Amino acid sequence: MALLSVELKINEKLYKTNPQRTDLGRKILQYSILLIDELGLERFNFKRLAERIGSTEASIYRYFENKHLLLLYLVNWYWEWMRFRIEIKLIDMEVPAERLKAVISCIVDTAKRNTTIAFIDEDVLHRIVVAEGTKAYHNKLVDAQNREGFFVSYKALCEKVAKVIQENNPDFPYPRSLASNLLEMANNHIYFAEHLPRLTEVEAKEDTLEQVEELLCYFAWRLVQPGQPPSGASAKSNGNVNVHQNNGLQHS
Amino acid sequence: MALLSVELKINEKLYKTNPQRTDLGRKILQYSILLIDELGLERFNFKRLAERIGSTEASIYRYFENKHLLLLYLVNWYWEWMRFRIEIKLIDMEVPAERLKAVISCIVDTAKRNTTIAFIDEDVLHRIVVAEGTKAYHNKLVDAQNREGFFVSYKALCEKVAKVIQENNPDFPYPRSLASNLLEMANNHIYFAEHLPRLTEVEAKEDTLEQVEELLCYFAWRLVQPGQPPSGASAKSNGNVNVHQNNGLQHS
DNA sequence: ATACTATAATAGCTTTACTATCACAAACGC
DNA sequence: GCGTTTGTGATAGTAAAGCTATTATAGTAT
Repeated sequence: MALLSVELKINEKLYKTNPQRTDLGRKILQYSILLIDELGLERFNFKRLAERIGSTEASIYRYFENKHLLLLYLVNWYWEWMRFRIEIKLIDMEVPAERLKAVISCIVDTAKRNTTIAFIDEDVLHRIVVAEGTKAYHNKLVDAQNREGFFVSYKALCEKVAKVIQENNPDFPYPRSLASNLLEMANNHIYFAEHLPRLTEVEAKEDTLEQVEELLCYFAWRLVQPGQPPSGASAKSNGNVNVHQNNGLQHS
Repeated sequence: MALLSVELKINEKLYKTNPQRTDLGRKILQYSILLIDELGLERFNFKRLAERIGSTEASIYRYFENKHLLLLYLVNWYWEWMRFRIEIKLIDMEVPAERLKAVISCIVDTAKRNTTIAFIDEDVLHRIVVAEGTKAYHNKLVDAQNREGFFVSYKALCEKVAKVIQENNPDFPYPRSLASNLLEMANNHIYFAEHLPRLTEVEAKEDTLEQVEELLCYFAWRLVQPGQPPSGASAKSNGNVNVHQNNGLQHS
């Protein structure tokens, strides 16, 4: 795929000036990705970004109100990009199982550098999404931001995945839940493998992404498979466990 | 269960002075929970907390180095508490399926107020863990903090859950991944149901927690069930999708 | 030639995060 | 009892982060 000039549509309320349209704007996107990856979101700020770019704090504030909206912009870009890649990959695929497999492959390897949107380093952006992505919606402003439409891309992406899940089994009761879970799991297990390896079987090696892909496939197939209604699922819960017993855990 | 005086063991490096041992310390725990819930982690700070308690910023800094370590302390307390509740509930339960069901029930309803550790409001703490929990390990210091043992409680919890999973199917290839996923899913879907409902089938009603419990049970049973090796899972991926096609998505 | 746009340069203000110092009272060691 | 440690409050101050305002200027569009 040769140098492709894509401008993904991002919610206009996320920025004050469209950063994809000017030199400085594109530099902001490009270098904010590198700097957030380097410093982490908390130490990252517009002053440092300005220094790195060779511009000024005030100039950057003309594009984004604050660093959280900039993060949200980047994450939205990522979601839109993944959705775009999924749509393209699914064209002319008809076997539901293959389509689901293809979706999972996109979810995981949107990481792998495979296009050239000049100013976005997708590998690094992926690392940011893995490490900081959840902060995009874990804050007190979610509801207000949701009303502004800042999460439509994520919801659309989730819905797309959910639909492919339903193609595989129209009776599956949790298509959206599984969809969002696959999206979250992908990020979590990449992060765990690297930083908290005891939380996952995925190992941090060259083939981490392939392992995650296998993990997601395994989960998805097992869950989506028609048959076995959740009969065993109603094992009677024992509400009368004796909670007064001392089992040796520390307490004083 | 009558007024039970439990002191959960929390990693000593998380605090400068043990907050469970003094009046001010317990007030810090009690009111930080309320304030973080009220303001969110970003707006929360030690100055406001001091005002609320009727103490001073400097005094609070004598207990915790900064608000992130305080959060980590609270989250650790939650993890320890959940593990304690699981251990107790599992005593005298022997049927693997019932044990797994019991574990899931603990994962979800550690929320429900059911004990009286005087100064910890578990309902509110649960909301914090749901809303801010992932921030405990999503930062540039994870690796250093992990070396200090700040996540042993979470890893132990995960391992406990993984063991119960393995009791149900010793051949299940992803016990830890499923365990951490169940823990994360519980929080995510409670959060989604309330703030981003299109990402889940769980609805925000009085019985949200029961719905989440059902969801987790459904996932767990389906996955843990012996049999069907992931045969269909290897549906050959189509690496040669024609990515040049224009499918109508916006680009310029 | 004029008006508009994007940016740089500079300054300043408020809040957050954190440290330091001193003083005082209760509890504790002997 | 006296001295010491421990917990707290009071006050002050510094550095960084977060954000706004003002002015000047170069390039572009009309």
